[in-house]
Amino acid sequence: MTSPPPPGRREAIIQTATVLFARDGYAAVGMRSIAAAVGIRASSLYHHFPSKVDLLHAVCEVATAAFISAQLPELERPGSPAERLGHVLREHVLYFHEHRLEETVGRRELAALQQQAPALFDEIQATRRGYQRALQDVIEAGVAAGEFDVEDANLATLALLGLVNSVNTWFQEDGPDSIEAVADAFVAMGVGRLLAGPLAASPTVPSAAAAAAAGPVSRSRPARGRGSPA
Amino acid sequence: MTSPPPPGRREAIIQTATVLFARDGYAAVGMRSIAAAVGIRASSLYHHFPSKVDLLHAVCEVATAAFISAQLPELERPGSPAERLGHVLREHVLYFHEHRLEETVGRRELAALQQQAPALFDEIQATRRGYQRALQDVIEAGVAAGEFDVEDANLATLALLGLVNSVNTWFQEDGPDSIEAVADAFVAMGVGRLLAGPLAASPTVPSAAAAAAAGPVSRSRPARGRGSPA
DNA sequence: TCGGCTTCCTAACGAACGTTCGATACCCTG
DNA sequence: CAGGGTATCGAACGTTCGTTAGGAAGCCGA
Repeated sequence: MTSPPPPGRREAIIQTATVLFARDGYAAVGMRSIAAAVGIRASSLYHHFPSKVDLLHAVCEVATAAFISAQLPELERPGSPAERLGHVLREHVLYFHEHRLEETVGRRELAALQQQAPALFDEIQATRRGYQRALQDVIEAGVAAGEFDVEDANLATLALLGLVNSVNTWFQEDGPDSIEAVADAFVAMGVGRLLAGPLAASPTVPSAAAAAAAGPVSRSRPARGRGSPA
Repeated sequence: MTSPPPPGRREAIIQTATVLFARDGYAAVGMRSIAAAVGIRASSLYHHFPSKVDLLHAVCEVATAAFISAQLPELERPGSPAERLGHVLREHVLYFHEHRLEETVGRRELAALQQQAPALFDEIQATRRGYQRALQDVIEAGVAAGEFDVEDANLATLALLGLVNSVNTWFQEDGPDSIEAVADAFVAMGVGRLLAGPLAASPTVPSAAAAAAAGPVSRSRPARGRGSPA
């Protein structure tokens, strides 16, 4: 009765669960719903994951690992701190948009994982902190190089992450701007202005941010409105 | 058996539900848990709210109304656009911290409300958009007055909201800075730098942001680390 | 004192929950 | 062709879910 051996059943389950968790929330999605969307029965899920919370962990772990392994190499590129930071933050925005379902789960349901499986949560949290730490290192390098004027590198890192992470809460595909244009604009605001303060004139913030700022951002004043955070 | 007439039963239920929803999520909290925390039985809840989703709506509505009625008057104060914007954003950060449980629910569970009761969701969403619109008006006034150098006021508004809203995701009471210091720092970064670009020298960004920037922000480099977003 | 209103109760409804069990069909190795 | 492993199934477990029904206790105005 089981005609095909599973090509990537485990991965298919994770992918399906990601979509459902992102849409309805972890607690509101039943094992039977996930199984039905995959095309099997609920009991069969337990041959791939020992429990529901382990499935959530797998979803979060895969999402985190994919993000980190995509982003960290971008920080190793050559260039000034401002160029490297601008580049990685631009990729950050684009990645968060492309994988917005995974990141929605990773954000909204990490609390559930923390309560129900603290060990699994800590492991994921440590990975994310590594990324934050790497960003802060680049900022501090930029300060040392005179490119940035930052009082508190840790606060500046958190501000930048707040900036780029917020895009997913309001961006809509059919809005006035492409995600690339938004990414460019946010990098220009974050790196070109927030980090390089009024003290730094244009020459000290070179190509990356400058090019982004000159990019195709909302040429004609957009038709009002992109959605709302609060 | 019911000794006291309820002094503010309805309000007590909303408050209790807020705490539980914020901690465990709407879907993971049962009516029996809420009732037990209030000190009554689950069926008694239905004399105050017709259903669970109406209770969620009440939580979100009260939280939204309180936030808006606290913040909008702050925008009516006298002063330059930069002063008014800096002040309201500072209060925004402080309010979000003080009422972080309500805002957690308002943020995390608004999606659940949207799916299960679109009409109630729209009503709340409209209120929040009014706040965003009011912020954008002040930014545009600042551009007209030459205080701000902003390409796209809508994008700048969203960037500022992303900035201030993100504080709640990592701030911890026992961290290196007080919430007031963080609010000052974020206002300085957001208004003093992000909006007032490299073109604007110090004189065009007057007292509010400047005073905030000079505020007591992390005098001795903080002992590394405040938590992690992603 | 009476009747109604409000508030809470106990009890129960059917449905859905996460999970376990034992059996069955397929596949690969010997 | 035998045998073990893998993946799935149907059925059922005890529990919890949101919600409803009907009744009892207190209050208040008539």
